Amino acid sequence: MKIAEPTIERLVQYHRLLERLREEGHRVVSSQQIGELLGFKASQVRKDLSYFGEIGKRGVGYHVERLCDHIVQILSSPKIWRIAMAGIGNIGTALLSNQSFRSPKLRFEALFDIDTRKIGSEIFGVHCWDASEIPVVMAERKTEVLILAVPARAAQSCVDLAISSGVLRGVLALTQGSFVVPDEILVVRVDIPAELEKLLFFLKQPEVIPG
Amino acid sequence: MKIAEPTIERLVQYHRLLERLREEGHRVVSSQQIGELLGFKASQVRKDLSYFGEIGKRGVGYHVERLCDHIVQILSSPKIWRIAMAGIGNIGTALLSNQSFRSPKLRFEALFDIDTRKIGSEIFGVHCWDASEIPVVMAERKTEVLILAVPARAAQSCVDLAISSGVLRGVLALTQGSFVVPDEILVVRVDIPAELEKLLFFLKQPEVIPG
DNA sequence: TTTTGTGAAGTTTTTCACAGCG
DNA sequence: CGCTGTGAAAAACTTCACAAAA
Repeated sequence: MKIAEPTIERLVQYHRLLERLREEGHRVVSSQQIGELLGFKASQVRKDLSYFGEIGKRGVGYHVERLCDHIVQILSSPKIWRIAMAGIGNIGTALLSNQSFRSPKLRFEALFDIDTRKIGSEIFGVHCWDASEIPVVMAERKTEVLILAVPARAAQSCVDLAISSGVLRGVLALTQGSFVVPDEILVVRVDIPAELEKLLFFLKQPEVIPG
Repeated sequence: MKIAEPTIERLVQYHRLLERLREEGHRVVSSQQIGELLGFKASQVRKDLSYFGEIGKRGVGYHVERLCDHIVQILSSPKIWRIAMAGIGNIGTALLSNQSFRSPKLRFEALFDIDTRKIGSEIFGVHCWDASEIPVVMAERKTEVLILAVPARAAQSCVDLAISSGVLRGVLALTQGSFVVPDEILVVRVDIPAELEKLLFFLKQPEVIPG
């Protein structure tokens, strides 16, 4: 079945919330409560969860532990993802040190930069190569995923190198630079300055309050 | 007129692209070209731009400089935004050092943390206070915007402090923690680990390739 | 001829409203 | 009775297709 992109995004949020509720000792939770805690409508929560089978109990709600495990099933894949990161600046480093990225499901295989002080060193236990080595090292290590945290003007050339490795399948782009990829490469963009601009735009328009 | 959220997000991208094209000496650009460079359909580009008046020339395209200035008009507000940031860890520091945040339109008025080594110091030229001072300092400095980069479990209490200042209008949330706010507070969330999970979900499903 | 601007059509996503089950 | 699961309706967003302008 076809699952919508926004649903998957919310599923990650449900997962986090359920882990918290589990730790706090909650046994059951209603779609109403989930919605209030995360800022979604209860009907939205129910619709999202219903895509994956009947998991709740009518008249009662959802069993926290069961639902949590169920969502893990949906989101996780059996394989361990081999990941490369290009651009080990402030943002790259911040991510590497982030708890969420230290998961057994993710294996950082290689870092790339053009700063000679970083090249050859180990950063958070991962070796850093010169960016020109991207095709060889990514191919060797079969890293299907690239996290791109390079300056805007380096984005396209970096992606081109990664594509030429022949193993790239997805890119998480934290760079502000735009770039073109073949259709079969999946790209997810995260653009923090753009999100701030969006927030400020809607703040200056007192009448327009989106979703 | 009502402008959609996705349109504003793309407007920021158009703006960046146009600045690049301007620097590179391009005089005109078509919706087709913009679309190819940013990965949108040409009709999408035209529709977005048409919301703000007839700015292109039929048979020719858009005058790069004129369009760029026009978009700046739409996005920018006459005021300078007073911004506070809570949680001066790796991500917070990465943002403060980011070029996009060093704009004359943005004024970082205050930083907040609970680390005694940071409290009382100046970080990138901005004073850091103890998080308990959020209500007083934000009120004093009339900071309408809060960038929230604290650990998940501190998110709600931090936001509550900011709301109690009485001046908060919008939050850019980089934290993974969820929190509840009154309707009149605008929240934009950026969740990098969630975006990575989404990417991996769609990568494991070879048949489902979203938008 | 080329490319915009835009109603109308199409698609996706959210919300409603209520049947159905515990 | 309370809360889920879900078709159907509504809203939001994107794409089409073509008239109109340069």
